[in-house]
Amino acid sequence: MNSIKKRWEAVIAKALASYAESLEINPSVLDTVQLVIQVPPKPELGDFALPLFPLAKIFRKSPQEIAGKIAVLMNEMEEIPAGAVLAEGPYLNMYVNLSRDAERVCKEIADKGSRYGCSRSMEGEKVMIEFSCPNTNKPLHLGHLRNDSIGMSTAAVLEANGAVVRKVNLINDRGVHICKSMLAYEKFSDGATPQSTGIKSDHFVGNYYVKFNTWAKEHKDAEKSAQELLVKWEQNDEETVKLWSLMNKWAIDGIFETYARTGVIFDDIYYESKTYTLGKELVYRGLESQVFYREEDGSVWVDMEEIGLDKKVLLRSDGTTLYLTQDLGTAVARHEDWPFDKLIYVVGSEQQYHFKVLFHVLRKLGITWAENLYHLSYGMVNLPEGKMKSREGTVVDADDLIKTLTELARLEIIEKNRQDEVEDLDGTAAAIAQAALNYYLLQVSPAKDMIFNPAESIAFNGNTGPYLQYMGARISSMLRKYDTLHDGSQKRDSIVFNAELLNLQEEHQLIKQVLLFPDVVEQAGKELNPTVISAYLYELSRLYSKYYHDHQILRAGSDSLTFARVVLSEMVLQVLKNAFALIGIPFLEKM
RNA sequence: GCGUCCGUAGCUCAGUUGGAUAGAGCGCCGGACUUCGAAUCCGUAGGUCGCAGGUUCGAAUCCUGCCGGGCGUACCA
Repeated sequence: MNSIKKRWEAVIAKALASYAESLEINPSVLDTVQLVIQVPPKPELGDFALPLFPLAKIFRKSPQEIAGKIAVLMNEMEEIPAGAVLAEGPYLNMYVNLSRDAERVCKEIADKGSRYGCSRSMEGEKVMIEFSCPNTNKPLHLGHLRNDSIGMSTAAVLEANGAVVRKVNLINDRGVHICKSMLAYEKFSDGATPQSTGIKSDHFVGNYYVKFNTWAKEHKDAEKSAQELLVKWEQNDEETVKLWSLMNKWAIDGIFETYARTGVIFDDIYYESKTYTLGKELVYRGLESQVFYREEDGSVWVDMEEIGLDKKVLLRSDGTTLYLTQDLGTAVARHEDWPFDKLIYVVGSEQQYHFKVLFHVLRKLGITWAENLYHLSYGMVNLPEGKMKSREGTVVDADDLIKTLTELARLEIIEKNRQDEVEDLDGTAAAIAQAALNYYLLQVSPAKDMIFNPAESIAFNGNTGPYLQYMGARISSMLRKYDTLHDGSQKRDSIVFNAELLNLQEEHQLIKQVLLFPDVVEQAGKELNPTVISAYLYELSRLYSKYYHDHQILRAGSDSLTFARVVLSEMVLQVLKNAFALIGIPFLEKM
């Protein structure tokens, strides 16, 4: 699409220059204005448009008059691409004939398949992306699901733009909060295990974290006991470490079961328990070089006055580390393991301050690549009923939600009486649930808080993941039918795809949309924003839906027209698949 | 208080980086299946883009100030 735009730009520039000359104006003044070719608000107004307001001053003519003159000039030019130019008010509107581009992109799609849409805009760039980062004291919740969706999708988008991407997780497996569930287990478990109780292991651990909090309400020294346990842990106390290992394994195993359900995978996993000591060393190093200072009680601090912030603790008076300390160590460990050009942290907006401090402290330590760290911040997920509050038990558990969505999908398949057709009922239901979840979460710009409405997400009509899957399934079904009716593979050799036949307005728009896909992938990468893909995908589906509804494809009237429409449908299907892969929507042949 | 993000239709969200009459979905009301999957499609109604200034030929978009909200501002993570 871009290349078409560029060809038009060149012609426009030439026409403007010759117009300037005819008015005895030096064409170089045209360089001073930025002309942006845009897409008109309505398809009837053409494919591209150029507003001429900025030129009014230069030419001392009204935009309307300029439009008229330029249109005439352009239409007379030999190098004009297939199409026509019309002056409409102060706008220059271009109507493009896309049939040659359609034939070109058809070959390209056949050639590249699942790689169609990929760009080279980030070729070779090494990007590490951190996301998810669960605590090992409780199971994943809805907030993690948004985090995972953004992380997985952003990684896929970067890869599609040629970057070498390494997805990493950081397991938050140490700290005072972990000690709390350990303490409660020691007190209340009576030796119970996930196996003995039949409870999913991360939920099992989470239950003790809840127990600690209720218990702590009536026991003032509870917090202190947890802190003491942390000191024991950092001193490598054998019993403490043993319990810690046991409970962590339970938590992590359970959490990874959930990842398997949502399709979340990592290239590498870091553990804070392994990197925190490096963090400690870094702090000592900073102490020596006097970028940090020690208080009388032994705690270590950094003063951030130079960036307009307050003072911050890096090591507690009892010598134990904090979240920030660990993150210092993790960052350095990562850069040693895999020297990245860029490290993206997908972490909630509530931690903006944390990252400001983290990046600043790393710079203070003289780490040059600190400039290449980026906090991809996203907003909170709320429910239609209001905020999620762990104290009130209104946090949406990830496993529960997935289970609910899957069950709703299963019932819907049965309701539609399609269980025989889909063959794998449970697998299909799970795939639909995943589509519902990822698409809903990736519709809202990351920066914004959002409201997650489970019922709405799984709805089968409207702007939802399942709707998109349905589009893919219908096209697939139709193409299967074409193949059985016409013995498609044989037909393919004897009929030539003639895009000239596709002259319906809907076909024109569909071709345009297909041509646009690589630009969209590039934009999503540049902005680190997967929602760009979602919006594009819905528009493509909507266009095709209407087309499919209003026009016969398999019985288009002639073999060659049918074939042309089938080829267009195949192109749309391939783009659907490719876009699905970028935002975590499983493709289904049948549903 | 300070920092930061946000405020668009009844609800949930887009808005191509400053351009044409601000768009979708849901919900409401009304239409379309002897036709490739109706899990669909089409139409009607619904807006002071939080408010007030400013910059500009032109502002939902940029600037300033208010109002309203979220999140930070821990020897929590």
